[in-house]
Amino acid sequence: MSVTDATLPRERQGLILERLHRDGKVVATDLALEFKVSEDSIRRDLRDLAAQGLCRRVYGGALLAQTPVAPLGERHHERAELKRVLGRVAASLVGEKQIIFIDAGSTNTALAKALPDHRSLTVVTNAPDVATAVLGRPGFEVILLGGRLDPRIGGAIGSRTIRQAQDIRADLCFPGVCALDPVSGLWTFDEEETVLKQAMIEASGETVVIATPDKLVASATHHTAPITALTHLVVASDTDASMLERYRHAGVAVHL
Amino acid sequence: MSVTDATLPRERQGLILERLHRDGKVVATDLALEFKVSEDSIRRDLRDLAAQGLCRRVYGGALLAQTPVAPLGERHHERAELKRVLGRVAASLVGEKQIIFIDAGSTNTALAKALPDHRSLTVVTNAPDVATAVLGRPGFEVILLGGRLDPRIGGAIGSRTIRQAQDIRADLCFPGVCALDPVSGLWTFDEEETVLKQAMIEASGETVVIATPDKLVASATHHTAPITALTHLVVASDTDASMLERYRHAGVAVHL
DNA sequence: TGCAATCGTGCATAAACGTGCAATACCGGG
DNA sequence: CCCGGTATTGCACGTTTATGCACGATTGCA
Repeated sequence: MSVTDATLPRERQGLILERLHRDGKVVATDLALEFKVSEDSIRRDLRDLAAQGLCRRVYGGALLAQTPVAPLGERHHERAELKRVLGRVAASLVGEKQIIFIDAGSTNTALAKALPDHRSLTVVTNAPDVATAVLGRPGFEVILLGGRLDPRIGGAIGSRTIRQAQDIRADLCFPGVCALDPVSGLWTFDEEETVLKQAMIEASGETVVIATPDKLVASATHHTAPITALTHLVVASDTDASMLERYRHAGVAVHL
Repeated sequence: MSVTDATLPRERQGLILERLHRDGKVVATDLALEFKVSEDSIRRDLRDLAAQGLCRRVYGGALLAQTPVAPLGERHHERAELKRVLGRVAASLVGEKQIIFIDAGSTNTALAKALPDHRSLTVVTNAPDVATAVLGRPGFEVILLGGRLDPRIGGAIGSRTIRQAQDIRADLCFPGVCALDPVSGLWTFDEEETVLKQAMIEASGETVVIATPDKLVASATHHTAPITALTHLVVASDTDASMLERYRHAGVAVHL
């Protein structure tokens, strides 16, 4: 489109600050590569920013001027940490320029946060939290599925949502799931929710389920999809080996 | 097609502003090429716009006037505090069992947080942030408008969103606004955004605009609604009295 | 200590900038 | 119709800013 997609000097400094606040640190070499300028220019940028008190200059790059994040609560931290790890593993299954369905749920929100930038991904979701997690980050296009929001699941459900979902064709989908079984497949608690997940799965090439340990032993009321619909499963590394073998035997790629 | 497709100077400045709000930056060289004028003229335009506080002049072009990150806690906090107060005032205009449209925007997010519980309100919004602010609280039903999310606005826009909005009839609507004028009414920067706000206003009985001080002196490119469409205006208490009188004269109820 | 990466400084070059000036177009009054 | 004022524009000039490279000093790590 534009003749020059060159980055303005001051704009670059702003982007550096943005990266700094997101990652907590920046590396001079990486920045030089990313913005396609010499390391000297980056050094000058960092020096200016440090002079304004906006960052702390260190050998090799810069750090946040303030302490990045206070340590979170301990108990809640552990479950969140697990979801974060599972999310990161699941995120690695996503390729460049793919269209991905992300269902509502705290685990899927963690996945959304873990998705890499600059991959030209299109994220389709019925959950405001997921949308917020990726909105505004570079290389993301976000499509929101509307409808009535169910406070229990934190996402839109209902016929209107399903109709919108049917307009989409995706490469990958990440349905939230209430229970999982190596023989019968995916189970959910709610009728409307079930139909939406089914539409989601049908519209996608591959299906990935991220299962926290509790999902592997739970049971639910509505059958959502057979185990054959599942292509990838992401679970904690301390999961029972025989259980995993049963999933592999059903043709599911298991990731730890 | 007129024979002269020459762009008027002031018109050009408006178009530059539009591009600026669309892309977050403008490059002087590109603009000169696009409008077929010398870079000197572009520089003069940018200088004028910057003098009006509508953009931030930088070497090579211009950036959005908005502060990229909070330079100091005080200023940003003060603005947040102001929005919180304005939000609370606006929230008092909402009655029991009403259906209300809430547009995207940080001020409207503050409004959503300030809405009272247990009032059987139905909130219709195109913004994930607004949805999250009220989701799960007692006495709220939330309807999400889907569509492609615009990262600059923080909400869904486009024809799909508009179609969903047209299915709704609301008591009250809170359109976000880029600029406000006691004679001409509401102004916005983006075409698609304009159409959505128009649909929103038409579908609602009353229209409330929450205007932070900067909106009252700013100017924008797209006319969104006449002043007669406005029923309530919420502004800071230190706003110029003669300005408020002009709004009251136009039949707008002003709240401080 | 030795080595490689990183840093700061000085310098040359190119791009962008501001200013002054002249040319042109538009507008209202005589 | 003419004429002076104003606004806008492009050009020339000297100035400022940003950049990359070269060189030597410094830092971190083994």
